[in-house]
Amino acid sequence: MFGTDFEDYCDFNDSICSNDSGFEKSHTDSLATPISVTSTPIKHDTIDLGISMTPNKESHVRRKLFTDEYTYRFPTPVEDVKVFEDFQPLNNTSTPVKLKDKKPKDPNKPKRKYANGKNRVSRCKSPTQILRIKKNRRMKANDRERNRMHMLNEALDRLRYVLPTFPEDTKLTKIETLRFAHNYIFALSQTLESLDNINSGQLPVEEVSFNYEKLENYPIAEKVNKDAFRDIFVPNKSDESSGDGYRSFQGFSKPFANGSNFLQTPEGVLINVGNVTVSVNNKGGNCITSTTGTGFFTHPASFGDDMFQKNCYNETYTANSYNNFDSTVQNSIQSSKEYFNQKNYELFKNAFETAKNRRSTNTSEYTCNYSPISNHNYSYNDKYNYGNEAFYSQSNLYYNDQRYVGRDFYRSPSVVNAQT
DNA sequence: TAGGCCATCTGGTCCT
DNA sequence: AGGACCAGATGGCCTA
Repeated sequence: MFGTDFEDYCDFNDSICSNDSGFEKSHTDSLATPISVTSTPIKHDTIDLGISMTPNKESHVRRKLFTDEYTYRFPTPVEDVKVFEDFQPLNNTSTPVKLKDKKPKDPNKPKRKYANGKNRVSRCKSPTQILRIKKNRRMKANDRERNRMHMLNEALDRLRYVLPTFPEDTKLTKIETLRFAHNYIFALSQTLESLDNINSGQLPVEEVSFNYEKLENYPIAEKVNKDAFRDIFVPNKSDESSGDGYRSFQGFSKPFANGSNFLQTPEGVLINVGNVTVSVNNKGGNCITSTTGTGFFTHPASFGDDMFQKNCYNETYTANSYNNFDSTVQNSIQSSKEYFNQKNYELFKNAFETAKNRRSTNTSEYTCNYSPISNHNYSYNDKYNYGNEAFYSQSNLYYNDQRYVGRDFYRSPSVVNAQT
């Protein structure tokens, strides 16, 4: 089969005949690489031997992260930083694992002596042998490097996994993933901070909204500093509704085909804001799509049967649910024109919490996550008491993770469905 | 077809 | 010596 001698692939004394001789596929696609990611044939000699260490690449459309065939479920919940730190990739690399319980050397054991009086016989190696040794070392190094990059890609997939993107979105590239993650974390933290300012009275809730003109100047794929974010989220009150039910937008940079940044469709409107497209659906759904990801807020009426959840939205939203708010807050909640308010804060927070909790639950729990909404009137003060996921189903805001419909996930955990 | 993205190979460097 | 890490080179795949 090999058409050559065993020694061609085995050093004389060393470990090249060990686990990582190069014949074994060291990286099994065990984690976030459900299908082969290999696009380049491996060059070393295993190809010649008819052995490919890398599976054939299946047709894979880039930027399709959560495709139907992508049914892999991450086995290791990333519950918190500690857990994530504890995560160890499967030991399928070529790197030999050092045993912790190393046998202590017996001091009484005599050292081995060789014929010439030295501790070890130095054997002459022919140029051919040296070549083979070098070749094997190179193969081992390649194998390690491959594994290293695979683990790096797995980490990136884990990162994509917690970012809010739709399955129909194209898969984020590596650099997009990192940039998006940076801004996503920043946005979430700033959202929390803004709400704290609202609660403490430092910031009137009616003055908290997006300044889209400023947002234009800070593309979401780029780094946004804290001051810039505050500019966006805490504008002055000059940005008022146009009176036609839609907020007034100006200064957009990426016009639609009609030359405008504002596009009326039978289902609603689309607005371009720099790298971000905001769609407002007549039925109440709002979708924010950027070049690096999508956040989705939609009305239950806009859901299709394929989401198995129509009948979950049978409770009418009432501002009364926020019975601990003062009238100003309640008014703002009822205002569909408010983009950043208590309710949206809840969306962000619950999306975040849901994502976290999803990761810490097992598969079976994903199959039944559409519990009916109760009439529980929770107070705002309850919002930090999220002890478990069941709490969400008692909220008059309904959150779920569409990725976990059935046995396979379809949606990213931070995609939020909410009554609006 | 050009360009972007990616996986892999490769040699160098640093560290144990 | 060998492993980890890095960056450059290369070639394949995909899309506009």
